[in-house]
Amino acid sequence: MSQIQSLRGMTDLLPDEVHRWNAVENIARKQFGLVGLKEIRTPLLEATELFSRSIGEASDVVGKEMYTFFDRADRSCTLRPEGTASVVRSALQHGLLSQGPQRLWYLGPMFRYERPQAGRQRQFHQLGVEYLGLASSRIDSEVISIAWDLLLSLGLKGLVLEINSLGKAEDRRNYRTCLIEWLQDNFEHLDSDSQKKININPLRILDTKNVDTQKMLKEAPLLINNLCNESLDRFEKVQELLKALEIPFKLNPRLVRGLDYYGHTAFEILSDQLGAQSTVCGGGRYDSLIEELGGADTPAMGFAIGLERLLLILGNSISNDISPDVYFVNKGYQAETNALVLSRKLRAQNISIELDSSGSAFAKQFKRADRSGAKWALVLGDDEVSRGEVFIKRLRNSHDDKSPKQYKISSSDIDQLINFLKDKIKN
RNA sequence: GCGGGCGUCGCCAAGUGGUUAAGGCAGCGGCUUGUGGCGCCGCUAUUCGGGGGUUCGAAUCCCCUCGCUCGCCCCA
Repeated sequence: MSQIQSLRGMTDLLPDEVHRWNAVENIARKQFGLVGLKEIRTPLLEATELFSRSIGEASDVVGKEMYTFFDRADRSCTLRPEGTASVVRSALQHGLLSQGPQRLWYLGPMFRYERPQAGRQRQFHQLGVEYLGLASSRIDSEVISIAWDLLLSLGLKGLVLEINSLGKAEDRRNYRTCLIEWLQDNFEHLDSDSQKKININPLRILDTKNVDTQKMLKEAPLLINNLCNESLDRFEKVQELLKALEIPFKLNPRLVRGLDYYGHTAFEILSDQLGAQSTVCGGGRYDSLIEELGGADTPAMGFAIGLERLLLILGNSISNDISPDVYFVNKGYQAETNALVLSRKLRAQNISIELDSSGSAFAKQFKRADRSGAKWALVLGDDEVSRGEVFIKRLRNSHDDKSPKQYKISSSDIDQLINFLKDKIKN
């Protein structure tokens, strides 16, 4: 087939689904408005170094999944694989943090070069929240509650919130040494993938999907037993607050987030309806990232929701009604001109109109009017023009509706027509 | 990067070596020179993702290739 197609993993959002996306975005905007978050938009393309420094060279995202290329000036550029690094970069670049803590949200496409599968595309969309400059454990629970409440307000059910604490950098270093030791003692029982990861990224072995490895890992030392008292206290406090908020959660001592910048609270929200890619939302605290990117030592916490996965769970349970208020049936030389002019006047009054421009038989136009979902049809033909009228017909009547089915209004009295339609559309 | 499944009209599909490639939905036209949601009639793939091969003959068999899909790795 020589027909040009979209690139692998880059999907079109066709008109029939875009309205579902809009519905989600509208609800998210409203929810975030309630919390007083401010939206930020950053470029899709960034200097490669931003991601290699923030996400971590050893991570798969940087190691093998980035869309990286050289521009005409030989600068290494990368299509953003996630949003946090860009938001932090932007905040630092524009001195946002010197104006106090920032509570931000963003929405947009991200890019990762992977084999597409259910709930995973190469261009995908994330909705994220970042709290910059706020250290309290109350922030951890607030951020988690924002994610949780957004998903609830979208009507999602069967979600599970899992949390863990990754502690301080020092806790992780101690644990790493102790884990590597244990893994090496049990080397021959590990699957080959896990064997390879021992020295590169041993913590990641913890959330392997290999069943046998999972079983034996039950004996492995746990990160939580290697946390210092301060880290432990902090984690306890977060749990207390989640209980106060009545948000159910599950402790998952093997939850390790994939990006290097996370510490202390880490969380994921999972759905049982997603197949292999069950994480809808992931986030956590990243107190060292801002400093690593050249800012002052500043605490931060955030999360990202995968919109494709979200829409997958939502199915058709959400949508915006995209039907026009009125479908304009019109036929005949003068009538077609008048209909065009009249449509424009009505649209200026915020009445949405789909104007039929096919010139086909009235029967056909009514068929289309019916399918458009409009509740009212405006009809203009030679007869109406000669009588100086506009014919209005109600479509899709319910059985118990006894109000008249059709009306005639003088075409010279635009105001009457406008008021009539506005009144009808409201109901 | 590695495995499994699949690829026939815009969509859903029948067809597994033999004359003109079912059917449904959608679209267009008509029955009804001007009134929808139902019904009926007609039209819409020289071609089966692409390329090569086997054969008198291929959508059907073989090879290569491209794409989709599910899973692994990893993540949202």
